[in-house]
Amino acid sequence: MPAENTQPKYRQIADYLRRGILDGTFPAGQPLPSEEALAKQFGVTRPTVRQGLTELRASGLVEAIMGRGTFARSPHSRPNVTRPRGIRRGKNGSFTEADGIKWTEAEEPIAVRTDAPLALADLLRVPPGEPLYTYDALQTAEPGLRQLHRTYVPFSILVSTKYEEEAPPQAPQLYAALADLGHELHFTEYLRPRMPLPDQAQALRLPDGVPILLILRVTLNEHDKPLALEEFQLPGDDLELAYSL
Amino acid sequence: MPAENTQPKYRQIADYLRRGILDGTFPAGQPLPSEEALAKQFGVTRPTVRQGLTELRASGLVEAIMGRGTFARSPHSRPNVTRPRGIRRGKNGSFTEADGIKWTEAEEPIAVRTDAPLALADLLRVPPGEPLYTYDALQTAEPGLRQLHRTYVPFSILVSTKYEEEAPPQAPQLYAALADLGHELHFTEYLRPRMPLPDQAQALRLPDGVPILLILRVTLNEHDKPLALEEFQLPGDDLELAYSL
DNA sequence: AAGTGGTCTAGACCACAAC
DNA sequence: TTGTGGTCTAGACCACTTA
Repeated sequence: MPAENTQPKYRQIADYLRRGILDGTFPAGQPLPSEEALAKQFGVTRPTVRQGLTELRASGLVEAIMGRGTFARSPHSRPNVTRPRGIRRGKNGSFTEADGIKWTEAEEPIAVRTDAPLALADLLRVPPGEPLYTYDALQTAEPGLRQLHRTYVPFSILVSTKYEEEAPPQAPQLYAALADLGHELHFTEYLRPRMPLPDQAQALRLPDGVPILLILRVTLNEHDKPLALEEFQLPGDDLELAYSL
Repeated sequence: MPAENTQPKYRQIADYLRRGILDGTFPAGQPLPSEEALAKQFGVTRPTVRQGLTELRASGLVEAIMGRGTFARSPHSRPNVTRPRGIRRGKNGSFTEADGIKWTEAEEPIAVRTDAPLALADLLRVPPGEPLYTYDALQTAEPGLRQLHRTYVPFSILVSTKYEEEAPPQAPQLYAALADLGHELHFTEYLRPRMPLPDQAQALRLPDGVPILLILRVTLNEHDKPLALEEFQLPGDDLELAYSL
């Protein structure tokens, strides 16, 4: 007697399509059968088919395009871009990113003063609520790269420096500015994946089912005192990071 | 005249609940109103409410528990565990992970010989199809940590060594074994986020909407020749990685 | 027993894209 | 005009949890 198939119908449909996508029956970029066709093929109604497709969409295996069809994606191949993470110091005291990407601001960045939330206060080793200089940017670069970049500098770091009145520059010039204040810099990055909120998905132009990579970079001086914190939100598709150990 | 609300109803419901979760109206761990209650509140039918909840589940903001309710999650707080990435060399030639975690195998690991797929052949700088010694493990550690760990070593690296007959050990003993063969080791890690496949989600006990962090660690010798490759799949919640630049 | 989420039907009408 | 996916109704019945 064969094992009973207790799987719900929508999951059987999802499994069938997932297998087809992974084994090449439905190649990346090609349309899947229409919802109507699948409903007929499996003897179910369209909402049931759509429930299966919703599952595939949430896992990034499939992208539905209004009026055109549902297309297989290829979230398991190596990405197009590798970004080596690191900071190099030039002879003239300048700092550059190891990946050499030239970013431009997609929109007018927003500079404000915020109060340190708990999670950031922890990393910056300042009391919660401490005022932070905050700089918020949506950056773009060729070919089609995007990232959200937020910079936090505690006012206590800037006090009795020329940046008490004048806004400090954005990284990497920020590093040179901090070095000019007499600090020896080093950096630690904390990272984790996360699903985007709707506004983040929109800003980064992410389809459904694509996670983001959240990076918190802390700039420290020679006494391991945190001087600044940057938050990067990177699209999880089409991109990988490289670190040397 | 107010701007017309063109948002679909299910998205209005999702937005209402998301706002509530992010601003603390629905605290993490607490149940949301039942689907029935939301349907009544918004004047829609249950399938419409469920469509909104499905969206929140896919983004990891909410977890439904059968028979009990739908509960808010807190995917935006700092995780419980920080794993510093790095490899330290002991005086006696041993290697240890910087995070100091002691892993145990949750199931009997599987050792097989596979042919290098394109993506791995690229990183190992061997021809596609080259035979690889492969070791597949599901590892656990206190408190409740889990990771998938796969090790690949090209047979061409092992030829005319004692590991031609005998299986090479798993990392970190693998590194000592490679060092014993006369190599000076260094390491590069490539990483990206991804949504799990169903079997991965099950092995790592991930709820819906939680991405995984995929790490490819390449072990290289002093001539930058790749010797081995490890693939780590880590749960994206409750964990962050730390790298020093 | 009552309340919760899970699955499914059988439609309807709409918005968008391609021909 | 036709075919596609997007939204929504108004139910039904089931499986699971808690009391």
